Amino acid sequence: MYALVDGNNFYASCERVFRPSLNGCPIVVLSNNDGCAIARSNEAKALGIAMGAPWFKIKHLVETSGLVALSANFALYGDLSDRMMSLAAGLGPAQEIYSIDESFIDMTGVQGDLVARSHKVRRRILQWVGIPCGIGIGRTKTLAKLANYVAKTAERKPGSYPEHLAQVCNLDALPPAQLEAVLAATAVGEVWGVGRRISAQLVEAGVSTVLDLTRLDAATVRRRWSVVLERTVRELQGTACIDLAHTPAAKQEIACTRSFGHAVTAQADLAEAVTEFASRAAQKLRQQGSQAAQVLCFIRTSPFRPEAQYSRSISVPLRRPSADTGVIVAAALAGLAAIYRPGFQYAKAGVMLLDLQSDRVQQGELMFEDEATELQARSHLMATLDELNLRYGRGTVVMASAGLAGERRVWSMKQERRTPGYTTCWADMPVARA
DNA sequence: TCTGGGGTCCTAGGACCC
DNA sequence: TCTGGGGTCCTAGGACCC
Repeated sequence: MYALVDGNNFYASCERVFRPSLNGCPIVVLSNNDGCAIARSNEAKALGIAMGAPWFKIKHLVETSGLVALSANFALYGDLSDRMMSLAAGLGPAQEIYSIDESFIDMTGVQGDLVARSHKVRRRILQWVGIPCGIGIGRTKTLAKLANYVAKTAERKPGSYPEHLAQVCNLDALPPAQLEAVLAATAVGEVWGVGRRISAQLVEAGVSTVLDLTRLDAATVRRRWSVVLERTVRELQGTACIDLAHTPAAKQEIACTRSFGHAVTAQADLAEAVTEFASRAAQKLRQQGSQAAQVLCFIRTSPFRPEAQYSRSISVPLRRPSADTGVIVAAALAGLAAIYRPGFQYAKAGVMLLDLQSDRVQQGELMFEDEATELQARSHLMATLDELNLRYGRGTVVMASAGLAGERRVWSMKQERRTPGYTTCWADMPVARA
């Protein structure tokens, strides 16, 4: 038995924790560069704001409907997420943190009333962290996801599902007739693993509800669609095909990419951005104990703009797998020099690290002694770099090609509505007054 | 003026091997 | 009339997730 605990409208709820005056207000949280809406409170959803709606298209709602828009504050969300996760873990013996706002809990062997236990944990998260969440329970991860959807929807849209399924829903505890009614009332596109494309194909084939999908023959689904969808169908039928991931797997690729606050044309400015992205990526790489054998660098103009378009990427193989910021930045800059063309309005760039492997595995090679010594020294240098940036804050020690701190960089991100780092920055600590 | 960032898995097809 | 059989590795592209 699995439970899925999922924070409601997570980013929007995080913003409300320290600004209770936002309760009841329509809120959206904006992506980097204040580009588009990536989280919406229920009130904002009710205004008809779609996920991913461009900010300039919904801006007018500030005047007409009291919409509040905030720049994404990922330091805050990450910290509140950690707190929520540690409480959610109390539901059962094992937890998989699936995303910033969701975790699966293995409830195998948990005695007693699972629904009552879930309500208790839910109340605790609400009281101790301030985040409302929904909890879904089912025999497989896909069913737990579905139950979670029912729990949230029953709360948000009264009348959509039986009232007692709001907030916490255990599909496994429903009498067969009630379960069928719930499955029949849910669109097939709400199933975990069924996206827009497959959903359209299923509806076309007359499979429009979750009940219809559950009743399909798994082998037929495999033949007509894919092994991926077959797994989904089997999971809906109660056969677990997707295990709980007990330990987070090391990433196979690490990326750092950003859209710019303003269009960039000069190679020097792109080089600053690419240096920063490569440095961040290298740091993430060291954090998970990996080395990269290839560095990919890309630049592109904005597909939304009418000007001439240009988009290119290049993959630069490294002499030997490395996690050295200097080596990775140099490769990324060499890549940039190879693909850069003047005369374009660049909107985005990025660095990806590929062919990752553990840093504890070293390919043996013949090497001069001073070269080996140098590699050793560089590795210590990287450890020191990470330590300094951890202790004194990100960006304390950087590669010089990233540009000088304090100078306004033309490419830096736009974040005009950012809330304080209430729980992650001493200077931003909230003050309570009597 | 203005449209995010970071991932995973699966399949098909080509190149190549014996 | 009519060109084997069996396999691996790599890449691009599609689909999905939050």
